[in-house]
Amino acid sequence: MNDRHSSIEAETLLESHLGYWLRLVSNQVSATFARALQERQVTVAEWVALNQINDHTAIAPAQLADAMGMTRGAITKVLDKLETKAWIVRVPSVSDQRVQCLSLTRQGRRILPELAALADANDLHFFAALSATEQAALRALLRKVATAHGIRTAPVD
Amino acid sequence: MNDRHSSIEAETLLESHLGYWLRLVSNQVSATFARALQERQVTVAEWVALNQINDHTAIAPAQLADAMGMTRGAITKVLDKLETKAWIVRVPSVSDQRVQCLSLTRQGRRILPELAALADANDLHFFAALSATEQAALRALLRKVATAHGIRTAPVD
DNA sequence: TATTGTTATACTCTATAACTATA
DNA sequence: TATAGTTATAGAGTATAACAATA
Repeated sequence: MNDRHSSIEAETLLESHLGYWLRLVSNQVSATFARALQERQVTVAEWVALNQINDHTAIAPAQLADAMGMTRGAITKVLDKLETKAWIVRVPSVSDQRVQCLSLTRQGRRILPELAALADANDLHFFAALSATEQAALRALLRKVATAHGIRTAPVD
Repeated sequence: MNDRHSSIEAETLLESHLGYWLRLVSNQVSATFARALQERQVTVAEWVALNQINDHTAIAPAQLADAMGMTRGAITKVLDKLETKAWIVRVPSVSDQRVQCLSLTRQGRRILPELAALADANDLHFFAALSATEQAALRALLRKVATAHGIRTAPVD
């Protein structure tokens, strides 16, 4: 049975697109998380960059830009903010002075789980409406689409 | 079995959040659709507004602003663009001259299905990786989250 | 010359709030 | 006075391209 037209309520042109539902829910979830981060003066871009640096120690800004789907100029500003907060340090590579090795400071490592707790809470809030099985199904479906299209970058918006 | 930790590949802190996967996929799907619209000099906000006006004839800008999760000032600019393209008209309400009744022009009604075709193509491109059953499941899960949280507005980003 | 990262500039989108006109 | 819509202004975030340092 095709869910697309079996509903009793008529579906609008927008609602007929899966991309619409994805954007509708995603934007709400992300916007709420962004507000939670904002209370700590942190942007989503900073949160993602902090994670990438944590996962790939000594990553360079150029690689980070690729990983986040942003330009180098934009990454510079994000790194400036993180450095001002003393959450990261930029150390010139010994093999090539042009390249910087990014790494978390002690403070950066301390703040990461605190911000992760906000992400946990956001997930809990929005997906509590789904059972554990449904959450796993949603995760698997999204992962399948991402894999099929080689989606790896996490554009901030 | 908990999918969250059963994977062989280690999951990063980011990947452990469902919100991350949602944003990852949604941003890619939306960004690709936005580029397709852009080739016709149309923004996502214009596409959504056009649909809302089509679905709710004689809707007023203030209502449209609520429906789209934008301020009235922002809606004015979107309507300016749509009016310049002669896709909509603003007619003062007979009962209250302050209120405007928005409606599509003949050209607006003609362009709508053309833009819908772009949305169809985008959906087809991204969700072809899923079977009809999986697509229906994804739709149902997203709809469930949206309903549980009373998500009705379609913020553009 | 080529590349890394930074900086300068401009652009888009948005919110806030002052403003105009109706009520 | 209050409300609908507009306009003026400012802010955030980004891309582009020129730039300095290093290779």
